[in-house]
Amino acid sequence: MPELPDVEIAARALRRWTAGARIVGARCLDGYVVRPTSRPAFVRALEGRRVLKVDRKGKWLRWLLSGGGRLVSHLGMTGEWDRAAARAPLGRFERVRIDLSRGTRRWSVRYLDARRFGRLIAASDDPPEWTSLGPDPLADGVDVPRLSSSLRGPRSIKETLMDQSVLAGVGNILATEALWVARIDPRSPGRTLRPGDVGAVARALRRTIARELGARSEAAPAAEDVFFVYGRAGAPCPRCDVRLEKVVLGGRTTAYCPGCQVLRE
DNA sequence: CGGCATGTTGCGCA
DNA sequence: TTGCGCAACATGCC
Repeated sequence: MPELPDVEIAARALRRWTAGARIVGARCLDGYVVRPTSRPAFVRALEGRRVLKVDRKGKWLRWLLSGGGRLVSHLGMTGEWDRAAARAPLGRFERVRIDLSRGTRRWSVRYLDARRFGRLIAASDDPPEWTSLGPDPLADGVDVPRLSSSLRGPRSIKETLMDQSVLAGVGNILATEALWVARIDPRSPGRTLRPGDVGAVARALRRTIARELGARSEAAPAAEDVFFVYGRAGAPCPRCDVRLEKVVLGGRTTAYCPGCQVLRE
């Protein structure tokens, strides 16, 4: 599920589900996904606090709690938040449950995660996972001069875009799609990009994020139909009909079109 | 059964 | 010392 657009959708839902609420109980069903790993300590850091706001940077979510507390969450590959009735039966893959109240209303918000690559960090300060993130392309925009300075090395443009300290939230799908939109071969070393290329990448990222966000916010979660090239190696390029190829970059499968994505060298 | 998966970290080696 | 590639993490699904 989770790249920037998915996490943005999760943030919007969490805002609705937690606005003005107090955490009246918390339950950790799996110490593996939480920090501190001691379940009682994790629960104690949350209970009794009010949820002041939920924000997002890249693929990370942050609940700001009264008293300076924080719950910082990453969805990994398969994490998700949902809302449930108070005392709902345990969900499949449920790892953490947070019981909320506002006035006489009671309900729960649950963290579910099959694969358990996600993390929930309860802390009194922003953890390094949060502070080390670069700017968020949706919230902060893409700063072309800053991005250019991150592209001075031999590392491929695609690996650079996926570096969370360069741009927070760009994952394998976004990087793959945006480079196709920008007509740039993902293998191109960053330092070979022309001045205009970086601007094209910035615009392509914005368009791709907006497009995926639009596809998800409507109730139809047919997210896969939205991709131009991700997961489509072997199929014809939707722009020029040349057969899409795949290559592994930074350990991740990357689809691209050898016909219309220019390789800079 | 084998292969692949939207993410991150950490280790071994050059 | 730095940087890179790759395995590992744990599980579901096709």
